[in-house]
Amino acid sequence: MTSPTYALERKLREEIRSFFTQSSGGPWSGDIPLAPPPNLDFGDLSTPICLSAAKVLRDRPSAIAQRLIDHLRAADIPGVKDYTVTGAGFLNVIFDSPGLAREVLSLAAKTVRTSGPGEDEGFGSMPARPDHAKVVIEHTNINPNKAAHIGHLRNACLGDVLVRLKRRAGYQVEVQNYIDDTGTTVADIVLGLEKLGRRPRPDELFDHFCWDLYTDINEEYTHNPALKEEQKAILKRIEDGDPSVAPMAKDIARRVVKGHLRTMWGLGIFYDVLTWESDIINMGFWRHGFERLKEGGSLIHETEGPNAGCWVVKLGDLPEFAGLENPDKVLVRSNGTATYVAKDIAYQMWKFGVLGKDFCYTVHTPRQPNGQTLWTSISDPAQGSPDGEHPTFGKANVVINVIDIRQKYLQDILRYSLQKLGFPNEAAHSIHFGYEVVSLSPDTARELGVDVEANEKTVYAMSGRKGIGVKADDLIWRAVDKAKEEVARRHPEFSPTELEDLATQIAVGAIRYYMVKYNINSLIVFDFAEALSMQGNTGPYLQYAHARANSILRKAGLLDGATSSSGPQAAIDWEKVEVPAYLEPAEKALVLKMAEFSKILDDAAENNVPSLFADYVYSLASTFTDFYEKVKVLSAAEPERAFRVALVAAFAVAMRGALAALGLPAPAVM
RNA sequence: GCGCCUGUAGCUCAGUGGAUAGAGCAGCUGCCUUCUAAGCAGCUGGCCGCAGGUUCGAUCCCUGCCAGGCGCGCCA
Repeated sequence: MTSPTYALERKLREEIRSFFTQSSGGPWSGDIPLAPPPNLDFGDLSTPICLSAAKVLRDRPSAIAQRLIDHLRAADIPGVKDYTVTGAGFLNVIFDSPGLAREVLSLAAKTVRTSGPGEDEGFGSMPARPDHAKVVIEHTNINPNKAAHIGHLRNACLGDVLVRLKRRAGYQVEVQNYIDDTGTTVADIVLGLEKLGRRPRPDELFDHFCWDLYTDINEEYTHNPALKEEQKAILKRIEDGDPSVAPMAKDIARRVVKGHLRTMWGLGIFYDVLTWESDIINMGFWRHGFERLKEGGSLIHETEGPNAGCWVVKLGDLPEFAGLENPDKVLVRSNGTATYVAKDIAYQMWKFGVLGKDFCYTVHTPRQPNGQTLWTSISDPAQGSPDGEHPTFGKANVVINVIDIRQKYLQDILRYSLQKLGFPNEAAHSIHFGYEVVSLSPDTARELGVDVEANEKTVYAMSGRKGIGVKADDLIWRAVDKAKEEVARRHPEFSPTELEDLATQIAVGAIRYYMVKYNINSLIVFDFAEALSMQGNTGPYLQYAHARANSILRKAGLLDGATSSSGPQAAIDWEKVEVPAYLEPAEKALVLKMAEFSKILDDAAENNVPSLFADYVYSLASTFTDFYEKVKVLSAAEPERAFRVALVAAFAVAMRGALAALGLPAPAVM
């Protein structure tokens, strides 16, 4: 990892630990907290370690701190200029800012020299991991019976940022999008088409058409209970492959998924493979898994009690399940059919490559907008890719399932069942990335026709059946419209194409950032005004900082075209830039902030915390904005001017990487 | 009933066993002949849900309580 401040902190901790080991006459364990002091006059980094050590060493904290300083000075840590003691005995570290500036510039140079993540170490791109660890990330997973809504958007945006972070952290990542095309959801649409005789308007998107149809047929169920019986009959006919409905159901699912892909591609979200529930069934994944699990001996065939005749996994001895009335989970019903969780276990085994069975595959989309091929599972080998060749899917070291928090219980059952049934390693590497759902604010609910005045709730749950929800496309369209107004005001000279293009980039930035900036434990109470905001802590603010930096570079003659942001920084001779002995506070702050880049990225990637990185990028942008306000670049005298131009260029490089890691477009002009 | 999550400024959210609890929005005051005002500066605004405990020190850790959300099928 290439974070100058991280390297410095590590060395500092090492030396502090060795000091206390010597002083206390024994190994010194325990964390050494390091954080910026409340007042930057004290120093750049501070630790209260001498306060907590006072009791053990039986000495005053300030006296300990003085001796610690002597030790640290002798160690001569690169990047450190000096130390101070303040307050009750806080030890503060003063950085060698010019030295760190030098390192930040050379990081920028490395970033510019390499073309992408995983090749060399620059801002936020680490070399491929030596163990070649493969991470499978499953996200999006929208039922193929209606258009994507803002809840799916949170899932896809979070999943996609995880993908980007993991890739930058050096992992090999495979993105899977699981599609549940079986069950009642698609049957509802078939029934809706047959019973309600509805057809899409010529200009209507098919997935949007299904959104309304799904609502309407669910409304019909409440008036006409007999229809529920017909739903079951349709489902049976689909499952039996009845030629009068089965192909139609398949076609519906295919067309709706096409709609979902259209929406996600527009946001810069791409996949490696689509996996279909129907293929899992057709390929006999569960039958296969069943045989493997029976070998383990922990799958029990009950002969008496409430679960008589079922195959169950017993989870009662695990603390997580201790309080349940019945901690035994049925995997095979007494009638011989597999439960949903059973299929899920088999599917998870496939992801790890321990099922002993694979799908057949064919190309779904030769070139997604990012140029990558999208594959899809199929169950008929005859329809596979002509040469039979396809990439290796699954066989992961780590599996991350991006699924909302309501599924926590089921994901726990999945993981612990794997553990119990003979796959403890796979269980340990199964991660449920569970995030809170998206609900609606009263204002937004009212706009969607909910009778808000009838009650006083502050949060309104979405409901696909009732048609209460915000379609992802509707949000995107509104964001683009709003961005267009603003762009048109600022750039009346733009052609319609340029206008559309820039507004779309800004809209995507606003929506994606809105979806990932929150901690995953917090419910997003969706509000149009907030989601469409482009001021303050928003995506466009981040993009704007980048655009302003590019503007300076353009005027410094380092950018060719008006909107290009590619390759110009190569013109800077990074290594030869003269770094002043004294840095302005705003310059120093920017240097320190950039120096942390890889440390935060690594932390966010390893611990799966997108919001941590989003937060950092916001602070990176606002630190630059502060620099922009306080320090003149182009009108500065040499050699300061050259240094500042280089610093701005380094920021532009870092910010482009940061935006890319979040999946936000990085326009050079706004 | 049991379990999980959440309670921080009017609103939406950061935050950490340590020094004066931070942003954004909203409100009020200013700043565009000066590298893009999608910006910046300032003001107003906090029993960090409540009560105990641990600690030299608690918004943070522990216990209890209150409030809200979610989950607990031989459904998917």
